[in-house]
Amino acid sequence: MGKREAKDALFDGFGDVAKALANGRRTELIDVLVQGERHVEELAEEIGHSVANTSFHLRALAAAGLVVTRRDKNRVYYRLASERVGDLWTALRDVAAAHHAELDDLAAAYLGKRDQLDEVSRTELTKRIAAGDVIVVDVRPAAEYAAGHISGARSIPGDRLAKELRTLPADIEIVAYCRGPYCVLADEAVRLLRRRGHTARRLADGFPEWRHARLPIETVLVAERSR
Amino acid sequence: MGKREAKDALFDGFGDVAKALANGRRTELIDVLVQGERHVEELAEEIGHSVANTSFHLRALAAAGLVVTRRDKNRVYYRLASERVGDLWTALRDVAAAHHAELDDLAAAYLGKRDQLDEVSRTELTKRIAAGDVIVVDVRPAAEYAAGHISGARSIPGDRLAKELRTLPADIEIVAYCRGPYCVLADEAVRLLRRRGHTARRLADGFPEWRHARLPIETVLVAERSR
DNA sequence: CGCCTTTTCAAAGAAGTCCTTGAATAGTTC
DNA sequence: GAACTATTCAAGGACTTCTTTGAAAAGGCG
Repeated sequence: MGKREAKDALFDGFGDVAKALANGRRTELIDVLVQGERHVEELAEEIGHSVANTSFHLRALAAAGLVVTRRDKNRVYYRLASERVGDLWTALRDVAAAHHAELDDLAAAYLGKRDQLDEVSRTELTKRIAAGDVIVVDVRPAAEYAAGHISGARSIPGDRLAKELRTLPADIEIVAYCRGPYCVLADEAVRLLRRRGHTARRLADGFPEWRHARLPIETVLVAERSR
Repeated sequence: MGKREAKDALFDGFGDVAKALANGRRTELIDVLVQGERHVEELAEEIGHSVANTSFHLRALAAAGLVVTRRDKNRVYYRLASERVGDLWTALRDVAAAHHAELDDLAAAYLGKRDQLDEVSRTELTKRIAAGDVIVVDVRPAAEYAAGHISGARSIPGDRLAKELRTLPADIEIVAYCRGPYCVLADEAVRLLRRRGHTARRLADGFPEWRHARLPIETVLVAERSR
């Protein structure tokens, strides 16, 4: 093989990995998998497509080395191949957001209008937690909270928030967080809390970014999960 | 627009940015542009394709917001839209290398066999520079050296190395570096230096990684360049 | 074993990508 | 303005991608 052919093949290889991310359904899948492993049917539900098509896209991601599988009974669980894949996803998302103003409009259409003032940065939240004058609420599904969450956060999945509202004190600010900057759960929680008279804001991004910044996290004990 | 449509459109947008990188010729272009801006004809030469096809790929990168242009006389210069794009490229390259063993074989076919022992890490080089027992040689073209290089490095473009060999002391180790881990220039320089009796190794990656790590760099004065 | 659930595969049509060729455009220089 | 240079555009044909549909495979459970 000549040098030119070898170089072309090498860079084609890099291109093939990008090709795995070059589809909206596959970026949605990666965005879900950053939160932890899922089986095919759950993922199909998340992206709103058939199981067959979801499996097709997952095979493409696996062929590119971005995800790996684990079988448990007759379910197949997919997860990211490594933390690096999450970093790649973050880099892609940030470049897209930085250079495409129109994505902000799409995000607004999906997430609803989001006031900059409603957001708390990671650094601000770190200080507020240290000062102890804030309640941090994780509004993701319980399984994601169990797999890892911000230290000291309380788990109240979005669909249970209305019921558990009265267990939250009215005189302390509440900060809600979820899967990341393009996740609606925290926005919905903040809107509900405000309607009920609470002071509430959302964390600007989500748990994966918090973990990536090496800020304090906790995991629910494995012993508790496997029971 | 419904929520599902808006979410799909948003993630399609992320996918479109990945699509811009989903081609071997375009990844080669990005890899060159990380070193600094180039005009179309130079880029066509680098990737070994026609000017028309190179222009076609550059338009695709520009449409995705990854590169921007500048006109000077009747040349059009392309450069990365921001440093973030370089980070995205690095993340993609690293994920591909981490999860695809066969890329190592392709890299070996392109670069020639590279012994792990021949490489110096950034941290090791930093120490050796501080100790002053090493000569650092930048073997990239002069224009790239001028645009930015490792502090204290000497510029000897690959094609001039043979001539300038005798100006290098024989009793001090030489560390050569170039564009990055997938660049042949430093490998070729090390092989030549060793054949002539020098002790020589290459920096494991290249200048962009050094800069990204915020290690000391220098630029040739603008006044000198514009003369 | 037979039947169930879950996942993967295969075929097919519509749509999109890549490279080549040749022409059009934009800007410079004389 | 004419001649020139550098870049972009348009049309084409070979090839690949995406989704749907229906069937096949792999493993668990009564």
